[in-house]
Amino acid sequence: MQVKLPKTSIRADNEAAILAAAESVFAEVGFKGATTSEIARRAAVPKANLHYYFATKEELYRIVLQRVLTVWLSAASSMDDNELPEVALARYIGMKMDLSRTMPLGSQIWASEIMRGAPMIQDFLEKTLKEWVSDHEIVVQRWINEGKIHPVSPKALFFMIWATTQHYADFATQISVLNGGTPLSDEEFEAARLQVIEMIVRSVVRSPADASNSGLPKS
Amino acid sequence: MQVKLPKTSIRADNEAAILAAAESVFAEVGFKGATTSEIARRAAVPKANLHYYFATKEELYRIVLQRVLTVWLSAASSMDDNELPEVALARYIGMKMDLSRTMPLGSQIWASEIMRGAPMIQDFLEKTLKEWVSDHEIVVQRWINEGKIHPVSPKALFFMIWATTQHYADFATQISVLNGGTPLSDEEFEAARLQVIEMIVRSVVRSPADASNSGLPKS
DNA sequence: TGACGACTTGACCATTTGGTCAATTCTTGA
DNA sequence: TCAAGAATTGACCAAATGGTCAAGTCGTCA
Repeated sequence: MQVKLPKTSIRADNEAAILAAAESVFAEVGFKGATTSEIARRAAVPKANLHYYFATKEELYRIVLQRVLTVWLSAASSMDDNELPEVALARYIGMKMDLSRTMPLGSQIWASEIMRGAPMIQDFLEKTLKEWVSDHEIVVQRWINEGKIHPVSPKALFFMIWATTQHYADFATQISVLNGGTPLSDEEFEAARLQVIEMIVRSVVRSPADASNSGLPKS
Repeated sequence: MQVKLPKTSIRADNEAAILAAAESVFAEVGFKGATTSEIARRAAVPKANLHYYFATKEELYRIVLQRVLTVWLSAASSMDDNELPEVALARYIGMKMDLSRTMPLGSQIWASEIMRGAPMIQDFLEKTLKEWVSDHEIVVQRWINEGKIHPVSPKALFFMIWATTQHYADFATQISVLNGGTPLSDEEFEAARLQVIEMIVRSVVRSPADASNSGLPKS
């Protein structure tokens, strides 16, 4: 239950190495496809040692999943009310893009968990996520009522944001290929980030005066 | 090589049943996670019979993948030039939404193939997909030059379209939960389809006159 | 320094895996 | 009708799998 406190640094180090290895393997081949020996190999420990720290593959998976949810949730908390929609949306989308950049494996694990029917996070979906959605639907609805954004289905907007931002994590391989065989550089990613923000904001914000930065007045 | 001609209807029937079962299993647990016995079970044939029709799991996977690519490509061909961007985009996005509705498993298989590094479709990505992208980047660029749409990165636009439309296939479980526990009805999906088209079109199209259908003049 | 718990690991095990095979039962066309 | 090919399938196999265990080594604290 309690998994904090420095512990011996040996334990901490090994657990960290194993969890990192597990994250990458689960991200690549999903829960069923992952093997404890491959995880052990990548963590550079004997398989028996892995089972010393994590009794079963399922426990390991559960912990990896837990961490993903934790980080994601803390970032997703933003998108506050009483800000201009373009500001709140830009911040939220930007954060999600950052997550895709810094924690792509988490996004991938989430995706495969959903694709296999989310057997392990049913609770999370039905409580935390559902709650987040209803809370923020209200915010979006208020923006609509105040005439600040076009009347759109809040859920459809959330889906577009999630899908587009997570695409940069989940489909990194495909993006690499289309980028000439190399992953996006920091500059390229930053450009994509701005582009995504700009497009999504424009997709909902009501704007005679364009939402773009370089506001040259229309002809 | 040739996989047409009626063959005996026995062969055709069995192959179809096995391929359908394979599609659903691969979609759920990916290539590595799939087992031939589970596929055989869902196809209601003994495992030995499955191997009579498809020698190896890899061959079966390859064929399933092939069919996904074929269907997807034929639908993706649209988005012609010399149409208004809002028309061409709307048709393309609409088609992709329809694909997500009618062939969600294909989308999911594609996603897991990409996530594990696309070892089996490297060729397809580097030839066919890359070509499609460069061809259509030109179209988008022309729209930009003609002042019909905002200056956006064509690739970022494609990614947003792919991500958002495929989200309705890949994350159907999550969408179900947020929809109250039941999958989207035909009406709900149709509404989502229109919503997605509307948002994405608005995200790029330059429009003093709003792109929405119900053209009530702005106040 | 020594004892005790934390850590390590090779060998092992039952089960599952992808795949084979030979014996058998259909189907079908001449 | 009957022979030849097509289809079926239970039994089987070697390899890989998740997991165990006992015999050790190491770290640390009194």
